[in-house]
Amino acid sequence: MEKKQERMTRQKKVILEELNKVKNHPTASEVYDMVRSKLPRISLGTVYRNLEHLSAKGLIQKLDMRKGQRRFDATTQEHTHILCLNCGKVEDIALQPDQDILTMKSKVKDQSGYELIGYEIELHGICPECRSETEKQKENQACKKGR
Amino acid sequence: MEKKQERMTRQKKVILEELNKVKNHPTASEVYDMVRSKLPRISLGTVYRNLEHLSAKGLIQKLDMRKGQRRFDATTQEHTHILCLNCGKVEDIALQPDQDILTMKSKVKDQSGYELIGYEIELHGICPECRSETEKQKENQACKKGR
DNA sequence: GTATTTGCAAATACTTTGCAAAACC
DNA sequence: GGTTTTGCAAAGTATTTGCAAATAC
Repeated sequence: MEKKQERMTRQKKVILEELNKVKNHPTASEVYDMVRSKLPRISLGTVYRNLEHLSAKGLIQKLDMRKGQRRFDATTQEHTHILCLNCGKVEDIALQPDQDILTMKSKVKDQSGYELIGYEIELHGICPECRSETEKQKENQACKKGR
Repeated sequence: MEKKQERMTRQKKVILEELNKVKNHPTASEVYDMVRSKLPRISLGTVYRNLEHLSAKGLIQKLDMRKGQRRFDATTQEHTHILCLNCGKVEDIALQPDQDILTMKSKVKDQSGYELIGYEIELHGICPECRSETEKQKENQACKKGR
């Protein structure tokens, strides 16, 4: 009655297998599509539930730990934030770009009083494939000029 | 007819002002609440639209550049990703934690062919306030024991 | 056998959008 | 005055949840 015991169902197993096959980071509905070839009757809700369970057990990783909504900020310089996994609060963290991650982590711990659990670094850019596309578009626009 | 010209409306101005007043990173609906004290008839849709416009012009920052859905990943080790701002694709990036940000950026550029635009570092943890709460909860749970 | 998990569908949360009226320059 | 922007409401996505039937152990 105390602790409920997790069961390894067929659904959970297949989700994990499929996720292990791919090298990218599918969304829940992409996982749904992948899994349906094996289990045609699985529901999207089950996929969501199991992704949640698996990541709670540490068997998979959930990118974007952020809870809920997108956040906005009047300062456009700062790109380093600390997120409280309990209350969802987001605060700024000062970081010198010539500082390494380990140094940063220990500094933050000392200064902010946060208990640090992990981090996520997300680089933003344009992938090679899109770059060539974008260049094509620019050429097109240059031709049409002013729409 | 060619390029539409942005207008600085009262709504836009107030949103920017309110956002400048606070030190944290409010969500769209928190901004909505803040702004409504000044402009009681503003709509949430307008807030969304203007936050979008302001961030397109670089006047504010939109945290969480990720488009669309949450993503999942079978590898639980890797926490450094590169996101294509055009197609939304997310890939892994190798990073040694003893490497600084600048080094990382230039390495990535060379190796991946991405055009790098920016980055976002998100540290995950439990804030001081929540830590004390959590400790209280743990004590409570210890007393009640087994729910 | 019994507690957990499923599929389904409905509910919720967040964000975007169509449109006529209002505001901006 | 003509175009952009607004408020409103409805629609669109993404995710979560209630429940009876099915499944795992």
